[in-house]
Amino acid sequence: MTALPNRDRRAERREATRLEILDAAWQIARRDGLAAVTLREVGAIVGMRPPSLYSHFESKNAIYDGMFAQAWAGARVALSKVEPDPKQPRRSLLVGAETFFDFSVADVARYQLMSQAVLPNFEPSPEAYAESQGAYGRMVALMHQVGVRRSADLDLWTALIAGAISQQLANDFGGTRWRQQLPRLVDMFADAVGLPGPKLRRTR
Amino acid sequence: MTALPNRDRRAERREATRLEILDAAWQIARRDGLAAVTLREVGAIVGMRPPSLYSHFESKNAIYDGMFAQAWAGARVALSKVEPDPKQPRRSLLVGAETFFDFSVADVARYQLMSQAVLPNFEPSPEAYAESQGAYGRMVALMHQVGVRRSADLDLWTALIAGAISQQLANDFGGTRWRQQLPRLVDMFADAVGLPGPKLRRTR
DNA sequence: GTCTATATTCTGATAGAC
DNA sequence: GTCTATCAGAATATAGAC
Repeated sequence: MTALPNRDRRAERREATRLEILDAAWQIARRDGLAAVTLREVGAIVGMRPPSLYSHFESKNAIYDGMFAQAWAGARVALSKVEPDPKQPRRSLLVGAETFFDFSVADVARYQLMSQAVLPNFEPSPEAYAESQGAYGRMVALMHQVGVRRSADLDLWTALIAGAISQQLANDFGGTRWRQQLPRLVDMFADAVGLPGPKLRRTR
Repeated sequence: MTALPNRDRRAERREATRLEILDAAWQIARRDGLAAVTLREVGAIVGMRPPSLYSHFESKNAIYDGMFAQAWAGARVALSKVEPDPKQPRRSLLVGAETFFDFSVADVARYQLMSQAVLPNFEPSPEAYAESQGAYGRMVALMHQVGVRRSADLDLWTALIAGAISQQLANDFGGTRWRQQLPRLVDMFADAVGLPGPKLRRTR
């Protein structure tokens, strides 16, 4: 009787290569934009000829798909680190907002892949889309714990955060002009949905 | 003595061709995305061989530049039609918000060119950038007339509108899920900056 | 101002040897 | 699983005739 090994070294190696390829694609995307990712350059970075990449991804869009899933998985992890305190709903909202804001502006290409349709031919697979839903679910859970439950209120919240991020990236890239408005946005939102607690900032 | 003609028919014809080319580029951008615009296809639409386009635009980016200027000129015109009533500041803000929101979601490609960096190699010329500043100036003038003057308040306002547009395009394309939140956004904003007037919507 | 011809380079993807 | 060879095509841009 031969004991089966409890680790599949071949599968591990394969997965490591997949991650290397995705990492190379991220490098290019961060440097020259999402659309600049080419199999040629990905291959050059990982030390492969372009056709060899097809042993690991069935198409270029499959690479984008893997990146999409990674991006939202990262957002979910970041949001999971936020520990809301129901006794301090406004503080908790601010921490959640800052967490997602900082995660987003840290990598424009990643944010564009996650939330903007900059790649006309790309649509996430069901598996990748599920990752985005997982991250959204984390955010919803966080909001529930501080007392925000109505879906219209959640929509309002996502719009506030998306707007701050969008403006920061478009009109003050690398700065803090909109990031520093987050406490005010949280107060506005908290007042609008009836959350208790002291204001984070003085009124005017 | 020979009277000079008071119309330069040649210049008019030239300008008309320029507009035809830009129009063709818009058609492609709307159908397949901004990055899908190629000289080949633009030429096919206007009935020219690709090299002939260089008689009217010095490069492909010059075409994007013309589109950028047109887009912001259109936004300025749309905003100019808004007539704010200082006695009804909230109503006025709502009309302004709806105007820019509708203009934006009516053409995703146009919005991406105006406000998102989806073309890595494109940067607007000073002339085109001035168009965007003109539209922003119209918005600022509108806000001034209803009593919003602090620059931090203007930043807050642009973030709210950008957020609603961004979410509408990303998560409910073609729908009204975020558009119908505009009255609430206006109330939130008006309360935060101390504008008088009755709420547009009941509180909850 | 438009054309033909061409330069140069790049693209994603497939076939088949090793 | 990686390679070479290749496909089939597209890209922007320039030169020079008409």
